[in-house]
Parts: sequence; structure tokens; C-alpha cells
Amino acid sequence: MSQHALHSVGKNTWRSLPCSLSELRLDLTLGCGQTFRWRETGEGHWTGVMGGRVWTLTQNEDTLWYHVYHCHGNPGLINGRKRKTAAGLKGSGKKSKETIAVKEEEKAEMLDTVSSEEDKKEEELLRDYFQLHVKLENLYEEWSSADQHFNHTGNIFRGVRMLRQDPVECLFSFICSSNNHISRIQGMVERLCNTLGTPLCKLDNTHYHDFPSIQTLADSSVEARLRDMGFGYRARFLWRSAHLIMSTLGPDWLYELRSTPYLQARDALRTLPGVGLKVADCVCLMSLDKSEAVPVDTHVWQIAKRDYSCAAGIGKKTLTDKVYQEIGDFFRKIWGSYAGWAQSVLFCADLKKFQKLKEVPDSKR
DNA sequence: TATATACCTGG
DNA sequence: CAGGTATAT
Repeated sequence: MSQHALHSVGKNTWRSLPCSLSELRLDLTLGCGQTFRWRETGEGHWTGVMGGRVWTLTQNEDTLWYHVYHCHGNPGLINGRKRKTAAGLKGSGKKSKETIAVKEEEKAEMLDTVSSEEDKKEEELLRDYFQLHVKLENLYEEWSSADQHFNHTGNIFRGVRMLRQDPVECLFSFICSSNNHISRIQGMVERLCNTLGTPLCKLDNTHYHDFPSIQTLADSSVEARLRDMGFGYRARFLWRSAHLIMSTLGPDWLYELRSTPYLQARDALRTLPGVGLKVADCVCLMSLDKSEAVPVDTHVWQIAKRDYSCAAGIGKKTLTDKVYQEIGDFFRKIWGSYAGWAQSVLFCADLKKFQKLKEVPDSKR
């Protein structure tokens, strides 16, 4: 029997949020390369780590379903206090027969209170992670009326949504992404977590770990260990960035960039080794609330030239800082303050693994 | 300000 | 060559 939760089997352990497929498509949103931590563990079931817990998510037409694992030894925290598990409470309630009735009632109540607090917190964590307060359908409408090409692609690729990721995970994952492809980045991030992250729980022989802390990444042994794990020259970038943050910038520095204006935050990130314009924009867009940040890689550059006849950098071999900025400005002019979100839709639509979605269904031929 | 080149590793 | 960055010219 599968330890990964299946919605068809254990419905009572699942909670839900109303959410349509045009507001969120899990397969596209979790598989388009903005995060490297989610795997499809069952048909339409996505399992990953978020907010220090292990989750499985699935959805149907109008509902997002989620299951949170509360594994033994890692019960999660409530206001810094350990969650009281049903198992723990039962264990302490075996003293005398007479008191059992009362005690059980008290405990049931306590468990209720505790778990409803916990439920609320988990729901909030999920809403925050998927930024559900942002009405994606409305944005698609705006982008579509401003842009014919988006109108076409957006109709096929609905529900591609920016995540609000943890800045530490986002930064160090994207330092791994330079001159690299998704499948290898996924493997690297997985090894990073498995070796240096706090273990959370084990499901069907898969161990889930939290993303390592900056403190852990700043340890002097890290560069060599990562090199041994096949990180190549990125091992040094990771360690040096972590070390710079711990020794000079301070552990809160990254989080404070959430309330710093976009260009200022991007420049700040670029002072870290291994962080250029592209990586800085990814971190800005995907974890620092900068919806206008447009990460321009060679792929997005192609899209600008091919689908928008964008003249920026035409005839140039490499993406200079100047051309990079021009392409971002070009898209911001079309799409406005959520340009980064729009860019991710087109980026997603261009990925090889999603090309099959572009095939017209037989019924429409 | 703008190219060229090296950098790790694996598909 | 791949969803770049740092360095030297």
C-alpha cells in the first residue's frame, strides 16, 4: 500500500480549497522550472516540501486538494511549540480507568483546538505559496487584450501561476541553474537537500528533507562536498554566497529584499557570487514579490525575436546587459506590472515536455 | 560598453 | 550544447 497519500483512497485525510483549473494548473505550475522540488508521485498527485512540511497536492475542475504529512519525530511547529499528535495524546492517557472518560474528552477537545489552529496555518501556507489572492484569470484577460500572441498561447496554457517561494531555496537553487538544464538542476537540488537538509519524513522509500539553511551552506566543508556530488564550479558559488550572507550581509538580508524596490533588490542580489542578471531576476520574481521582473534567458530571447519581432540584440551573439534590459523593458511595456507572470506562461508553453498540449483534440478538428 | 573564453557535468 | 557568470581584452 502506498504511503504517499492518494485522494481516491483516504479522503478523510485531505483538505480542500476552491480553485479552478484556469486559476491553477499543478502540472504546469510545478513542472515549468520555477521550482525543482515537486514530483508527480501518482497520477495527478504532486508531492514536495513547502514551509518545512511534506505535502501531496491534487486537483479537479474546481477544487485544489491537499494532504500534509505529520511524520513521527517531525510533528511540525505551532508558534514554536510542538504539535500534539493523536498518538502522543493517547499514549499519555492510559493511567486509570475512572479518569479515562474525562481525560479522553479533554484530549479530544485539545486535539481539536490544536489541529484546527494547525489546519488554518496550513491552509494559509498553501494560499501564500500559490499566491491565490492574485486572480490569474483577470491577468490573462489583460495580457490577452494587449497582446494577440499571448491570447493564442494563454488559451492553451491556462493556470500557469508564479509561486511565492522561500528566498533561500530560490536563490541557491537558481545559482545551480546557470548554464544548465532542468533535469540536472532537479538532481542537484535533490542531492543538496538530501545531504544537507533536515530530514522530514520517509514515504515509500523516498526520504524528504527540508532545504538546507544558509548557515549550513556556509560551512567550510560545503564546497568540497558539493564538488564531490557533481555540482562542478557552482559548488564554489553556492558556498561563497552562503558565506557572504552569513559573515557580512546577515541572515535576514534576503528576506528584507521583499520590501525593497525591484531594481534595488536585483542589484543587491548581483553582489553575490554566481548571481548575474538572470538568476537575480528569477529570485526577484519567484521569491521576492517582484512581479515585474522578467528573467531573460536564451529561450526568452528567442521568443522575443520569433513571436514578437523584438529588435533588441538582433544580430548579436550573446546577451549583453544592455540587450537583457531592453528585452525586459519590451515585455513590461506590453504586459505591465505583472510581466514576469506573463513571461512564465510563454516560457512554459515553449518547453519540450509540454508540446503535446498544443495538439488540437480530435473533437475540435 | 561589447565580445570571447573558461568553467563542471551529462544527455 | 544546455534556462549563465566572471574575467580578461
